Amino acid sequence: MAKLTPRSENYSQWYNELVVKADLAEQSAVRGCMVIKPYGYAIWEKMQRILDEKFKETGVQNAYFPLLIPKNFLSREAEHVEGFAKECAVVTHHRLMKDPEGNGVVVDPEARLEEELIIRPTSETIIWNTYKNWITSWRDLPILCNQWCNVMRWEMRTRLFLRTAEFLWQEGHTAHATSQEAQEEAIRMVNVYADFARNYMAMPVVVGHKSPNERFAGALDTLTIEAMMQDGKALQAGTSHFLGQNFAKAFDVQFANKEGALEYVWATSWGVSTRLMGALIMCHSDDNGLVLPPALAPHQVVMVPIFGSAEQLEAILAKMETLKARLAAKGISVKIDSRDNLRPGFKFAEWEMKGVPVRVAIGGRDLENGTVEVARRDTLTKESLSFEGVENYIETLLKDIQANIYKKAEDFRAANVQKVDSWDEFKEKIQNGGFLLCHWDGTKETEEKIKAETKATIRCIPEDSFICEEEGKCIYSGKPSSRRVIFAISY
RNA sequence: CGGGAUGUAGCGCAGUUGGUAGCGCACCACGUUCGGGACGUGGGGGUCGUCUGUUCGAGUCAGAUCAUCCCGACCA
Repeated sequence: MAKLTPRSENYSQWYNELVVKADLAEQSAVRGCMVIKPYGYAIWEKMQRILDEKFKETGVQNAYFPLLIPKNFLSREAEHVEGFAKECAVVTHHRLMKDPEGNGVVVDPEARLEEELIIRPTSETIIWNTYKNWITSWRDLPILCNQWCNVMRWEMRTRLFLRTAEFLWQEGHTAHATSQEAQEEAIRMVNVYADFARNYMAMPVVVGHKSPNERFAGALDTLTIEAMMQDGKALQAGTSHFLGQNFAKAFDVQFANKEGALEYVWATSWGVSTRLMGALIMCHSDDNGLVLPPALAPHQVVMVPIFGSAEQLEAILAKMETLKARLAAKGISVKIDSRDNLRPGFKFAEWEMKGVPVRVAIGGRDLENGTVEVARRDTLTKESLSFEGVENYIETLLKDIQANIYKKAEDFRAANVQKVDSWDEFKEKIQNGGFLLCHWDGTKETEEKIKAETKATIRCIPEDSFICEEEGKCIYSGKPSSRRVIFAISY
């Protein structure tokens, strides 16, 4: 891999190369779609498992809704259709036939659908059409469903994990009797995401509200977790929307309240996608490849034997199996790389590329001395330790690494957040990346003009960090403002 | 859809004024190696994106077409 620092001009190229070389994913033959390889999928599965558990702790249940959505469903909610219409894949026929002219198969013109079906770009519409049948009384509420699925958005330009035409995600859709309850749900879930990002992905995020311009199509409020990548750009890593009664009205979902009066249901939706994989890569990787947080690494420890003869290998593998069992007892996952056609140096480099947090090497010297070599991926340092009891050391080391890469990312972010109060300064500094905390007059017009001139958008109005409530003047219009918001150039 | 580039072995590339296709990596076999991306010897693999034309002859020239990538517009 070309030696490229994360902040170099070729960051994009570096990223693509890393995704492929770390064996996470590759471009598929289908336009804009990606193949997630087993190693990449193992990380995604781990993310899924952890998130799923957290959802269930809040009372959410999993369900599944159809891939195809009748076209008219999408047009029920005006803003929603506006937001997604331009990027939908449409199913128009249900049959193929042999080409009469002999060129393989063609679409059978007789099999045209009366109403076209849309491949879901998101499932609000089909789900609310279904919820209509589930809800009649206040006793039916709340409904808290989540689905793990794929969705498709016909993006003009795609990037592995960050923006692909098809992506995997979870989408939660909840129905509530009151506005307040729905808003609390949206807040609860964005905090689940923030907790996951911080404590598992080791990625610092800011929780905040989206400005009206950046809101989800059809939402009254969108909460977001925003992360900073190593090139200083912002990445929206997850969102949670308060949908008000928009979808209930569009799909006529009413319930009888305790007084017997009919009311429209209040809704939320929330989701995170395989984009989290992109965030994970861009947040921690270095010139030697991926750096995985121990909490998400498919193998937390990889063991590499260094051997000359088959007998020596056997002796080393026996020791490794012993250590593996001791680590497994602590819930630590271990991979023993016993391939005999590759040299140790090659394996070291390969596992570093794949981001395995801890590497253990045992060779002839170690057999004699009763030692092992332990190397950590985040700092690329290694040391020789006594074999006996090393499992305790490794257990602690994994926790250290988890904490250390979080701190590293947090320090990086801290170094790239600043308050800016003049427009000239803003224009200059925004090009270097990072978050700029600025006053904004709260209008759509100002936000759009800033975007047009600098490509920067309001990433969020921060709610749990970088809160800065103070009087000031809008950076662009000079009008009064009571708090700062975060501007950045984003993915 | 605008602007730029590229299609030759699994991957990365070379191929001169047109003469019948090569290099590195990877792969297979054997041997020597093995504490930071090993080396030797031998071997397998290509209708040069597609179509049409020019020519005795096209990877090379011309036209068309398809595809991919990068920079924008769109977006999680």
